[in-house]
Amino acid sequence: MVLQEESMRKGPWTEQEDFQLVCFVGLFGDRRWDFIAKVSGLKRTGKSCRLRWVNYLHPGLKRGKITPHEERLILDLHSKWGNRWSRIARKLPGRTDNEIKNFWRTHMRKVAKAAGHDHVVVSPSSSAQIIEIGEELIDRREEEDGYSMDDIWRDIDDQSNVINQVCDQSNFECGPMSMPPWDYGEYSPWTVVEEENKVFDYGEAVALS
DNA sequence: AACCGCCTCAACCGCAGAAGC
DNA sequence: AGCTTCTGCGGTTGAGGCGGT
Repeated sequence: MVLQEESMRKGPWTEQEDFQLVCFVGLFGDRRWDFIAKVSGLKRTGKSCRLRWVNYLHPGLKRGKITPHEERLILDLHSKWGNRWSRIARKLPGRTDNEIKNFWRTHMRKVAKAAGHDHVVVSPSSSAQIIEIGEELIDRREEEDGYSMDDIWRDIDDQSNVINQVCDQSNFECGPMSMPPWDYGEYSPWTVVEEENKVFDYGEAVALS
């Protein structure tokens, strides 16, 4: 709908919007983004909601700088797979494709500068593309095995549980799988989700779809 | 203190493939 | 089978922060 498109909000998300999105993802899961966009009352597209969730609000996300170990992994995987950021991201639990993409751009700019090739266009190397063809078999196997985003997030959650336990024991102030950076005190979106689950009329919301 | 350039990162866009009807 | 809608991916952009001069 053109009229709907025109009334859609763009630009940075507010805390209120984040809060709403987290609540509704808690209720309906992180799948039906157009539906969530509609029932939540957010003037955002489903696409925008998904992006916000995946890149910023998902509790399994790791925040902070890319570690040297992650950096090595990214360089290694990029040499194998080229610019397949989502695939690379799967090998780095808690990191998003966007984050890795951004890191790579920064990294390549630094490298180009150091080599005195400011004009170099950042693109997958040809060797990476050749290797990529060989990797297609592995690709297909992974696809046949049905390694979905759910599985990926499950992996992340599993790892985050282990890491958080270690962090708790080490008395770290903030675990690697921290919540989004804003502070709601005791009444976080996640506690609201729990509350909402008790009282929300699911049938009513479904009827809206 | 003001300006400038660089860096980072959140968010948008277009496209392709999947799913649903 | 073909059309429409939804989802996910990769590329790109722009705002804001930060350090240097």
